[in-house]
Amino acid sequence: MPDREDQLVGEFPSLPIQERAQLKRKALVESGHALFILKGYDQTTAKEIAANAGVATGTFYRYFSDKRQLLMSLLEDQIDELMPPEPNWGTSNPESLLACLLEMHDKRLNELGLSRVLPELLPKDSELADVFAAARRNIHAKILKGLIKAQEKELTWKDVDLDTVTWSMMLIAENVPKKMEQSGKKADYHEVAKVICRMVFPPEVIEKLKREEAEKSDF
Amino acid sequence: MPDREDQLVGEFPSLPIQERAQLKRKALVESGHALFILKGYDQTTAKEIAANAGVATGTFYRYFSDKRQLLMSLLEDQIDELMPPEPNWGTSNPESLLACLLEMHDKRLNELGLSRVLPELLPKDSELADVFAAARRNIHAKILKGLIKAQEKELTWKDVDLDTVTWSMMLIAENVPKKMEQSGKKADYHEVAKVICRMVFPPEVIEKLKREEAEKSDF
Amino acid sequence: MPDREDQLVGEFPSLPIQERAQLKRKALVESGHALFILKGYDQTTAKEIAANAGVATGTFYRYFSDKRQLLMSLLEDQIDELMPPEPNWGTSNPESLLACLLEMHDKRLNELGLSRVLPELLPKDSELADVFAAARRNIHAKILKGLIKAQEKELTWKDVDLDTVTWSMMLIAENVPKKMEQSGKKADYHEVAKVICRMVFPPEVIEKLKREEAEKSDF
Amino acid sequence: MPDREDQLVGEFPSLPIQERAQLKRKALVESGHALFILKGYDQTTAKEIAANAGVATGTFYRYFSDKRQLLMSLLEDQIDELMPPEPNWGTSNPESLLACLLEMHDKRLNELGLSRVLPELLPKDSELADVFAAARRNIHAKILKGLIKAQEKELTWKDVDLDTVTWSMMLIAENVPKKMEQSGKKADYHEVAKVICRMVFPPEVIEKLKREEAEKSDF
DNA sequence: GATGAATGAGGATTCATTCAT
DNA sequence: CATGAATGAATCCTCATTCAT
Repeated sequence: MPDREDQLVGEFPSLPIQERAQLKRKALVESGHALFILKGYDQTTAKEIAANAGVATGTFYRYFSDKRQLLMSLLEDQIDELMPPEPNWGTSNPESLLACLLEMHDKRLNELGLSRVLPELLPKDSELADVFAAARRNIHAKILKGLIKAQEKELTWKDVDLDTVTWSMMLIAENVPKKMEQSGKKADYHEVAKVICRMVFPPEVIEKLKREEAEKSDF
Repeated sequence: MPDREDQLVGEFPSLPIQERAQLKRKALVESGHALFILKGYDQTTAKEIAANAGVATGTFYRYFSDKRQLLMSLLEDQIDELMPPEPNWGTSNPESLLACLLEMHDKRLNELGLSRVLPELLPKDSELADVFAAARRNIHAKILKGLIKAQEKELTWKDVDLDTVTWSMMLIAENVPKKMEQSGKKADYHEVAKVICRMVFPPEVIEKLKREEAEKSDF
Repeated sequence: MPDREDQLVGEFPSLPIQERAQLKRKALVESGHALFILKGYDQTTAKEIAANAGVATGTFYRYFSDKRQLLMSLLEDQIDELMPPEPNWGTSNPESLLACLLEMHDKRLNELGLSRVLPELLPKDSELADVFAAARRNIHAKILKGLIKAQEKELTWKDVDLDTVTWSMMLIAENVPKKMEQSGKKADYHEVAKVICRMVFPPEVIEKLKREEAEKSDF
Repeated sequence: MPDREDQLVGEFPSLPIQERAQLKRKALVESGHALFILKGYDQTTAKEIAANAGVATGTFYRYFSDKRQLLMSLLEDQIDELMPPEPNWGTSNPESLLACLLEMHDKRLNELGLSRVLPELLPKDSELADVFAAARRNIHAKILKGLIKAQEKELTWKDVDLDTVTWSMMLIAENVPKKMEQSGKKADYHEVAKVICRMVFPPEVIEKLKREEAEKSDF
């Protein structure tokens, strides 16, 4: 530890006070995050979160009014991240586009890890459930809008219900991470994307879009 | 029991003792079922279950070693029902077939209602999670087998990953009830079936199968 | 089971179930009573009350929703007892009458012992304070009525404010027990009664009433 | 203090350090005083007292070893003030004298306001209780002495127990503020004084003393 | 001295489970 | 077998007090 020579003397390295408080808060948030994912929300006590963060029980309550608030602060920043992305069709190879979006989304979810706690919470916490339902409706609307545009350009199947397609897409996108986990395999985003595209586009459209993209990149 | 001779006179024989016990057990199971669905597993106390079943708290523990066991006995019978059915492709209009299967499956799930408690439980109870994963793998295998057969008959897309398709189908099938709930609409099973079929079959196959079925019923 | 001879063998003496529950409740009430008086309300924990009553903590909560409820049930029966009695003037030696009433009242208070907790509680518990204020107003009104009647019969001082007299009487009556405690002396009820009578009656009235009573008992 | 030369330049000398400390102490005392009266002793936290005094929590403990000590320092100066005054009989209209003393006493109590916290504290804090009992005995002795002198001058009732009278007087004097509060009325000190005088002096003495005073002021 | 973040013991309450009747 | 009272471990949260800065 060469750069730490100063430590040999005996001073207090300690950060500015504000920063230290933020560190502690962060430690608690991370401890909570980890434990919620590891053991579930209910199974995690405030005492444990504090201990795991290396602070006393009471300290937990300096930073959060209760366990739920810690959870909320975890979710708040992340609720949008939890939602699947809204692709913009018709300008590129839809399979690659989707695969790419799925992978990004998946990575985000993995970083958060909270999708694992949500199922436990939504049934108990109607306020949270409402927030989620709203976010979901929102993203649903956006995706659907994109599909309708695509339909107007005659890109999609003519006879499928786009609402149902939207729902299926979201469902699949949200669950890709779980699939990966279970199957152990990684990186079949492209296979998933292909399957989703079959729900949306007739094969000839997919072909056409792929061809166009290939031509573009030929330049 | 000499002092009980009087029983011969004034009492209804009621049910054979065995049967009465089974009635109580059943009452408990149903009470637990209802309350778990209504309030969630954790939020339901053994006392409530017993009270709601019209028996004493202690009686609960005569029939079940603990709350978890009651849950297990609820799930045991039902775990297979929770799984989507495995259609047999190639012999009929796949959309109608799927729509029909989805509806049946949905109805079964509705009767059970337990799909609502599962998310709460799976993260906490790894044993249960394992059982579920196994069941899911099982049904996955069956569906996949069916799809592979269909692929051999050149019914399916040639270039999609059937494993991924299987997974998507299960996912959608499992979530149809939730969709209905949220959207409020009923009975768009057929739309869902149509979308699923797009994932599996090229349009010409669907056409062909539909035509064949129409001809069959012409006879 | 003719006359409980069987009890000689190895029986459970135990009371009828109802009665036992009542015993337990009573034990808790008494334990709470004792501890409240001994250590004050706030200083007494539910756990202590339970332990002191020989039951588990949880048992406390079977019988009372919380500590306050136990207190309330202590007070409810007793709030009337806490109030000084309303004498009926003009028909007997007022000093003896008062002395007697004071002694009775004092004895009742001693049995309850709760007057010691009240000062701690009234400032914190406005509901309780209201109940008490009402009870006090009630008894004040009764005593005052008695004094007004006496005044109409020209028994009392003509120039004192009977409301003030009433208040003073109540105050003294309520505090006699404390006085006894502190001074260590017992049984100066009669002295206190004499002093109170000076507040109410002119000396000639007292003389007259004493004389009348003496004559009565002469018969 | 060599490194503090800079202080000579840019800082207000503000107050001498000693004095500043005393200001802080005073702020704490006043904050405690106000909050104890407002919310009661137990219901007031050290943190609140500090915040309300505009200092940090820790500062509280520089000036007081604990919450109790702050209370004590509040009471110490005031315990004598809490006690009713000892009138000097025989030289003036006793009713006016008493009324005046009562009013003064009442005002002092109002300024202190602590009489409201005492009931909460005395049961918990036997040391405090002892101090109070001592103070009370002290004032009791003084008042009693005055009454005995008056008795020797044949001013008082001959047949009442002066100890009891003393006690009654103190009791009433201590509770006048509460009476005022409850009744809403103000300034019936004179009525209370009249009633007290009835306990002490026969009517003819009161008349005589009043007359004498009237003559005095005739000059 | 002053600060206020940190501590952790302690009190209220709940509920799965046992057990005497 | 049934009962439901009893148990007590476990959780949440508060607040007097300490201590590093």
